[in-house]
Amino acid sequence: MPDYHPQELDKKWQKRWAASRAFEVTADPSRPKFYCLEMFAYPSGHAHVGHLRNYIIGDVLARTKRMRGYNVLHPFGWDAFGLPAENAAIKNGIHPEISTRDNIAHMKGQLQRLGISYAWERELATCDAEYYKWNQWLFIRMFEKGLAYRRKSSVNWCPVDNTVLANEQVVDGGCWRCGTPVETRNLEQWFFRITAYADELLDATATLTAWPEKVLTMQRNWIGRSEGARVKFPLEDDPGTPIEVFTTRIDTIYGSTFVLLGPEHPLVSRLAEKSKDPVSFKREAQAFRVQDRAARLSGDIEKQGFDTGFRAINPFTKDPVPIWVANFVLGEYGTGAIMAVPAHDERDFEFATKYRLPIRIVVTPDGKPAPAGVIDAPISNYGTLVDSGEFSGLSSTEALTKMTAFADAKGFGEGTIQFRLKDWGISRQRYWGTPIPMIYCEKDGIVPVPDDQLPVELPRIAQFTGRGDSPLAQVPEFVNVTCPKCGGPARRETDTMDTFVDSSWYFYRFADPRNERQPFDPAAVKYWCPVDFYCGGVEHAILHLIYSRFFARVFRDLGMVDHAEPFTQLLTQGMVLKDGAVMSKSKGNVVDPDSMLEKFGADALRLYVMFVAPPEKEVEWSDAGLEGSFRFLSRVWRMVENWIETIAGEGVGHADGLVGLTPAERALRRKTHDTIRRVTGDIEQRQQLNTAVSALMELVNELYTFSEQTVTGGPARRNDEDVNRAGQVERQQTVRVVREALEALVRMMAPFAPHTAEEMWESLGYSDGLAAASWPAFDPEVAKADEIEVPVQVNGKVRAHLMVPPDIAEKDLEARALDDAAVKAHIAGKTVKKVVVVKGRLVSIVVQ
RNA sequence: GCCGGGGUGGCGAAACUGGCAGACGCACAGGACUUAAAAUCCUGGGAGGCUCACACCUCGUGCGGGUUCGAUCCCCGCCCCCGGCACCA
Repeated sequence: MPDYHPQELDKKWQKRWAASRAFEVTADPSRPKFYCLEMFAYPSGHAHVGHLRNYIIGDVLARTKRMRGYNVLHPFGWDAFGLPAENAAIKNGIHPEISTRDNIAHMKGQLQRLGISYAWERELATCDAEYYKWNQWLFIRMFEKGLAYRRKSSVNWCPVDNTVLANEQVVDGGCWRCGTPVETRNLEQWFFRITAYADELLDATATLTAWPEKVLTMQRNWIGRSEGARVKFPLEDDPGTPIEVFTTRIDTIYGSTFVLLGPEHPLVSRLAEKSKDPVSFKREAQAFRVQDRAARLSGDIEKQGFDTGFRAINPFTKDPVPIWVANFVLGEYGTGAIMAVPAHDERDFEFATKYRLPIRIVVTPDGKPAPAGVIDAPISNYGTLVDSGEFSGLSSTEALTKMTAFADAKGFGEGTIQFRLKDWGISRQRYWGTPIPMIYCEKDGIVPVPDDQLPVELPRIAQFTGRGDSPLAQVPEFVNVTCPKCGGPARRETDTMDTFVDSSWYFYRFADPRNERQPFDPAAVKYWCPVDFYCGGVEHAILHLIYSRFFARVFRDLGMVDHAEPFTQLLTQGMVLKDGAVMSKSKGNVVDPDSMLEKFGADALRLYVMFVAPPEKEVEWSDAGLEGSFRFLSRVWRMVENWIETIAGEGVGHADGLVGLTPAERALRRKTHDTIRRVTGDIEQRQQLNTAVSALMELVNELYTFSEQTVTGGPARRNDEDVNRAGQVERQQTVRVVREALEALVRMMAPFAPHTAEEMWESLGYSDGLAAASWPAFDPEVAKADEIEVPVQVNGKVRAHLMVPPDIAEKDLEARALDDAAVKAHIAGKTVKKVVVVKGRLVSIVVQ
C-alpha cells in the first residue's frame, strides 16, 4: 500500500462513483426504501463548514442505509430563486440567472469534493421553468379550491428589500433577511389559506414522534390555538349593531366594566362620524394605528386609549359600559375588540388603573365575595364565581361551559376557537421568483392562465433598478395579454411568488424530477415518500417546515399523495461557530472548506465534524480537532498497511465462534462484534454519530493493543524495518480474527470516511467497491463474551470482582459469590439479607 | 410572564435512561525512538487523603431534600444558562 495521501484518494473515488453511477436509484417495490434528505441549498456562492455539516450528517445516514440493504434516495437541489441574487444584480449588473448558475456550479463542486453520495441525475433548481411551471400549476389548483385568494390587507413591508413579508418572515419586528424594522402597507395581495388546516396542523404535531420537541413546541406556539367564545355587546343607542368580542374568560364577564376597540376596528371610523368631535377622534385613532408594528413589537409601549363617548350593553349584566379605543388591542387577532375585565386581567387592570375605570371582582379563590375597596393586582387565576347572578358559586371551569351555552341559547354569543396563525401572503414585488399565473380582465375579472399555456416564463430583463415596484410591470410584452376567456385585452399579475412556495414541495419532485406532464407521478411519490430522514437548520422550524406540512395536505386533498406528514423524522443540526459566533462573510470568521480539503482531504473533515459533538448541538470549530481526525485516519491506514500482507489472500477464511482462540483473540473478536452493535445502533437508532466514531476509535485502539501483544514490537513502530513484523504471524486463527476486525472496521468507516475506506477495501482484495458492499454482520453470541468481570457490591460499594461465564444462571452466580474468598472477606461475620442480580450481573449483596 | 431544552474534568463530550461516573478525542505532562526536531508508539491524569510502593479510604455529575441495596438518570423544592413565543384578550 502507498502512503496515505487523502487528496488523491478523494479524486480517484469520486471519479469512480460518478462513472459507475453508484448513487443513482430507481423505484423497486421489492426492496425497502429509505428517503434521506437534507434541506436543499440557497446558492449563495460558497458553502462554509456550517453548511457542510448538514450534508455530511445526511450522507452518513444514506451511506449506512445503502450498505444495510435499503434502496436509498438521496437527492440534492437548489433553492435558486430569491432576493440576494436580485440585489446583487442591482448592485453589479450581473443578471440573477447568470450569478445563480455560477454559484450552483461552484457549490456543486464543493459538495462533490466532499464525496457526498447524491443522486445527481435528479438534481433540480427551482429557477428552472420545468420546475416552477408546477408552482404555477399548483397555484391554479389552489385557486380553484379557494385555497389561493386575493384580498387587500395590511401587510408587512420591508423597506430595504422592497417587498412584502409573510408573518412567519417577520422576526422580532424586523425582516428575517436583513433585520430592517418592517412597515405596514395596505396592498392587494395573494394569500394561501393555510388557516383552513390550522386545526389539523396543530393536532398532527402529536403524530410527529420523531421530531425534536423544540420544533413541535415552536409550531404549536405559532399556530396558537385558544378556545373561547365570541360575545355580542350591543351599542346602547343602536342595538342593531353589536360589538363582537373574543374572550377565553367568559366566566369573568360580570366583571367586564368597559369594552375596548382596536384602532383598526371598522366601528372606529363609524363612531367617529357620529361623535361630537370627529376630527380629533380620527386623529387619535390614526395616531394609534401608525404606532403599531415596529413600536408595538419593540417592547413595552405604554398602554393608551381614549373614550369614544359611546356605550355598549354587557349582555349578561345588562349594564351599559363605556367603549374605549386602545392601542394595545390588535386589529388582526380575534374580532379586533375585547371585553375588558380589569379585576382579572393584567392588561385591563393596568388600563383601568391608569384611566380610573371601574374594577369589579367576580372570581375569588375561595368563592367568598371580595371585600370592597381597591385591589393592587388582578386575580388572573381560575376560582369560584361571585357577584355573577345565577352563575355565582360555579367554578371557573364549569362557568366557561355554562355561560357559553347560555350566550348561545340567548343568541348573543357562541363558543369558538381562535388561531394565531394567519393566512400566508405569498405576493412579492420582485423579479427573481415564480410569476403568479393570473390574468386580470376588465370583463372577466381574475382569470387563471390555462394549464396548456404554462409555464408563464419569467422574461429576461436587462435592467435592475431597485425601485420599490414589481420589475415585471416594466415589461410591456409580459404585462399585456389577451384574456383567455373573452380574448379581449388584459394584463398579467406582475408579482412573483414567495420563494418558500418553491421549497414547500421540492421533496416530492425529487421522486420524479423530469416529469413533463405533472408535478410528479403519484406512484413514484407513493413509493419514495414520505421522507424518512430530513435534516436541516432549526431556523426553518416554523417557516419552511410548516409550509411543507401545509402543502402535503393540499396534495393529499388533490388526491396525489397518500400521507399528511411529509417528513417522518426530523433532525435539526446545530450550527458550527467560529470564535463563538455564527460563521459569516461579514464577520470574517468563515472556515473555508476548500483549504481544509486541500490539506487533510475530505474524510478527515467529514470525520471531525461528525465526531466533535452530537449532530443537533452547536459546536465550536477547532483546527486541532480536525488534525486529530486526520491522525486517526492515518493510524487506521498504518494498521491496515501492517497487516495487509499477512491477512491478504483467498484462503484466509472467516473467524467463527470462540473455541480454540487465545484470550487475546477472543477479546478482539468480542470487541469487533460489540463495535458492530454499537455503531449500527448509534447511526440507525439514535443518530448519535459522535459515539459511533468513538466506538470505531476504540476498535482501532484494541487492534493496536492486540498487535502489540501478538506481534513482538507491534506494528507501525518507529522505523520502516519494524513495519512488517505482522508478517511473522503464522497462526491461522490470529489472521482470521484480525482480518475480520479490519474488514468490519473498514466497512463501518465507509459512511464517515468513504474515500479512505474504499481504498482500504480494495487493498483487502475486493474489487466491487464499498458502495455496493454490505454492512458487517453482527454475531450476538460473540459479542456476549466468554468470561466477564462482574462487580460485586456490598451495601452499595464495589468490594470485589468475580470472573464468570456469560451464561451463568442467577442462582449459580449468587452461589459463586458467596463461595468466593474475596467476597467472603467482605461479608464475614454478617448475615446475608439480599443478593441483587441485574441482567446477569451481580451488583449488590445486602448484609446486616 | 408562558413554552421547550440544558447544567458532568482545563475543553468537546460519554455513560445505549436505575448498576464500576468521566468512554472517545482535544490540550497538557512524562517516557521510548532520533545527533536533534517533526512524525510515530507507549504511559499518566476529577478533587482530596494515606502509603516506599502495590493498594486502600473519603468526597465528587448546579443547590437542598426524598425514594432505593444502589441515583448523572426517578420524585419534590430552588438557582443558573440557552432557544422560542410574547399586550393573542
